[in-house]
Amino acid sequence: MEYNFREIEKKWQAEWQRKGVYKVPNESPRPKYYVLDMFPYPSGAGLHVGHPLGYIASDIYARFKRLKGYNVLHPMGYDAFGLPAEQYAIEHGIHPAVSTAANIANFRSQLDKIGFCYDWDREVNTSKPDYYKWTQWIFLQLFDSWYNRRTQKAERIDALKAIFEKEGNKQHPCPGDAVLCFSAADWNAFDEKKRMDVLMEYRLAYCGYGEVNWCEALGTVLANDEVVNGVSERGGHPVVKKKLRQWYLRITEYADRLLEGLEKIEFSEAMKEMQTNWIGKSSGAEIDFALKSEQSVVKNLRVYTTRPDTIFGVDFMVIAPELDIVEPITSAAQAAAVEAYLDYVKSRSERERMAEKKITGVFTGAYAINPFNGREIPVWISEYVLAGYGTGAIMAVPCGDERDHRFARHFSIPVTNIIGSYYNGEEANPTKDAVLENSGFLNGLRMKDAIEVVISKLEEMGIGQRKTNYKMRDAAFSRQRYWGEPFPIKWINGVAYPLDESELPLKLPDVDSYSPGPEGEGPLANIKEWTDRQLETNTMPGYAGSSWYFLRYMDPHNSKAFCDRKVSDYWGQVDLYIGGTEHAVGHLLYSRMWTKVLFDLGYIGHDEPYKKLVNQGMIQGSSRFVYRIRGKHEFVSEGLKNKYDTDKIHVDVNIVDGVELDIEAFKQWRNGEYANATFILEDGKYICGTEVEKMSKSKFNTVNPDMIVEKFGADTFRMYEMFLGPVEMSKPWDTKGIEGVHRFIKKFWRLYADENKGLIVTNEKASDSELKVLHKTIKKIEEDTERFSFNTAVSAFMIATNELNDLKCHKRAVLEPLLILLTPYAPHVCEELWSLLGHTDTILEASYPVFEAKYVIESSKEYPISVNGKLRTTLNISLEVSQPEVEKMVLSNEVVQKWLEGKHPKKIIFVKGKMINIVV
RNA sequence: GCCCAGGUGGCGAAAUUGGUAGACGCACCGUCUUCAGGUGGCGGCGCCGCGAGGUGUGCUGGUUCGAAUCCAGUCCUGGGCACCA
Repeated sequence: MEYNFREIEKKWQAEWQRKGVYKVPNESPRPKYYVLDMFPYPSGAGLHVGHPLGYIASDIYARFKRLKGYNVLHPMGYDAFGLPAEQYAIEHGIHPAVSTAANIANFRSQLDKIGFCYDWDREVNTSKPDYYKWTQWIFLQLFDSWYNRRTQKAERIDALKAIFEKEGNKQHPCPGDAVLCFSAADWNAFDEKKRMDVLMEYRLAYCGYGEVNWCEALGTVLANDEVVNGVSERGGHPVVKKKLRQWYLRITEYADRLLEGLEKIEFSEAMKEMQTNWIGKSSGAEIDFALKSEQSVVKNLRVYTTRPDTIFGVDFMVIAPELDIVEPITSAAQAAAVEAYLDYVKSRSERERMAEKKITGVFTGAYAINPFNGREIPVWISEYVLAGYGTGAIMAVPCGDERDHRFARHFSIPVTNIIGSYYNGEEANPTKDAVLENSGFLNGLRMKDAIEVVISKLEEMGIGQRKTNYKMRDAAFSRQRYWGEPFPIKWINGVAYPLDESELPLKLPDVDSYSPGPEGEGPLANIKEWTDRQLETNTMPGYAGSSWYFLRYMDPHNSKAFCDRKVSDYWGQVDLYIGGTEHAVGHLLYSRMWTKVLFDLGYIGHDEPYKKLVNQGMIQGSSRFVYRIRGKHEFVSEGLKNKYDTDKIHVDVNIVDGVELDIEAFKQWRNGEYANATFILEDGKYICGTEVEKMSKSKFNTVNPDMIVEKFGADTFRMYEMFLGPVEMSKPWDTKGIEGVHRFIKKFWRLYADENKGLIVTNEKASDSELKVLHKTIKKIEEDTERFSFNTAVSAFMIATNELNDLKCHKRAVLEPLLILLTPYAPHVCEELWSLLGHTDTILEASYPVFEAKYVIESSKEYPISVNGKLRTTLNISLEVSQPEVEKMVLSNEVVQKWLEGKHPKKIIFVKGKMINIVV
């Protein structure tokens, strides 16, 4: 009886499906556990061996929890809306729904081969109307809500209207337009349009004009997290700032709660920090400086600072060039210079601005007055001050701020020192510990203490107040694209009205052309029937559907609600979420916000979607290179390449064995492009160069899991991916080492079955040493699985197998529990052996108290004894073993004291049960 | 520049609380089974040394009976943020 993995895996995958063993009920007496993978975007490239890493880890954990008696929700689906499918449609004229469906079918067949325990009845697809109906519905809830800062939660727009009717907006300053202020009488006098415009400034999903990241090549707007180094994350196209009508999510209102929420969820410190930095909370003060300018139209300059304590060290002011007040404050003498500078700023792309941080700027001719000593402070403009943060203006304190210092140096502005010896005249010192000098009423105060003093004084004088700022901006929520959820919004006389719930889903219409519509509008603007209905022509961004999919899995077929409240109360939070770090400031922030809104509105009972997040590392590709002699059709082996002038060419890793090139395969590669190539070998072999890079088709370093599964089986593949190293770590794929894991499974199989004799498991009573192996392994596997140390768990299986092999143990009493233990890791082979052992239920249905086992033996052993770390002698000591590895030595004080000639031991240390050290 | 994580054999790595460093696997070497290849079995395998022995977790110090692990400094690698006042 051989280990025929191909047959076994096919058979059991079919059997599991036939029996529906992965179906999960929404009601159960068992405790619940929710294990979730970040669902994939079904790209045309299919899966490579890097993709399933997290899926395998979550699958092992889900199966493990199931074995331990939990009702485990472990679903999978597709994040199916998105740019690549649309780009493909533009290029090939194929409807995105068609190419997406094909990609999904391909993904599914690849996933199925690996033997995951997903409940496929719960599959979601964000591009299906019965799914995006609810994405649209949630959007309408966002549209119909505002954030009440007093109660710190989202509330209905109707409640806000009622407040306005009674008292205007005094109690609820407008988040969208800080200066908007009206009384009840004003409100009641507003016409319909004005009222709707005002409400728009409060809505959690709102439409407004704003500077957006416009990508010409993609013809759409991108969110901040989709722009990397001034180019688009997808495709690397240039991105410019543009003012456009856009939809936004008012995520900034949730900044504090998103920050506080981090404290009660298990994310890695790195992940929490990324989110914290992205939110970028800082506290300080806004200060109004009186302004002295020729035209004196603008009387005040409001700046934001985190360091009001340095106010006596202000040597100049800087305002962002984009600010409206630049023109009115500019003096006649400086007008030309200012205009030239504004032209220069406009000419610079976002990219250039980021790439070369030149010190530039120009004096406006205006002066601000320091309220405490009446000093006249020159006002400059410079691009290093951002219009979008704070007030777009700063007070510059060169002795305490590095950027201000460089600026002062560059333009020869004299520096006032307010921190004495803390400032060396060479570089700024941002300390808060210095005792202030040259600082009027603050002299002699420590800077950190002065902050409060200044703010109180400013407030008293009515020229400043405490202020908190965030780096995070509201999230751009519209895309000028076709392949996304249409907004359930219609425009009547320039006012956005929500569609009625009964009109959902608003289905995405078919189009003839996927090219953009007029004036930065999406393809939907080209459809007459659509524009006739006055429907919004933008669509939602990729992260809309993924912001709530974890809820839909709970109740995927519900046509009455996005998810029944009873069901979401049962499943609650995702207990374990596995995925990459790349979504740190996108999906993981948006989905947290949506969850909080749904919680505030009473649709769900928890306000954080994920209890614990594990970030799996990336599996990198290990690229192989051949060296072609320039101008010839001849290739030289790696060790000899320096003797020639060569070009380094990527070669398919799949035709290289380790580093040795399969020359015949190479000749046939790429339709025989190199059929006539000649080779300069070393020791009769062609050796390739290697490099670790990102796994990608263009680098020919992708390894297809189908191929690995075909050659070694899914069980080997699963275990090998885990064996590579810790789940969280990035590591290069190396097919070579898989042999070791494959050997292990074959060896494991041979404990149960012999090639000629068939099943060789006996019903004999297990010996002490055999039981010790078993129980040691149970403990180790349980601990390792629980702490996601899957690589050491695999090692523990190998050790157990080797030890049982040495003991020639073929006893059911040992092998049957071991089988259960291995099931999460290698389900197919375990299922087959389980059935060979005569079980009629599947191993997944079996309940087996394997983790409750205990075992006690007693024995005695010779132990080395050392005193103060120095080896002295050996002693025969009796020991007790209860539970594997927990070895208690019986070593009485009298014995030791006698042996130490009456001295009392300070401490007796047992070193891994193998040595005893006595400290005196 | 700032923040975070990490540096252990030829390679992937282990060491859960400070306790025999290198488990487990790959590669390699020897050996047995075999006509042969593959499979499988046995043994070896940090470095220096024939050996006894010495030495060893990026580097320099420190704490400790005892440090890969804790502390200070330093170098390197990976990741994140980057004019956020």
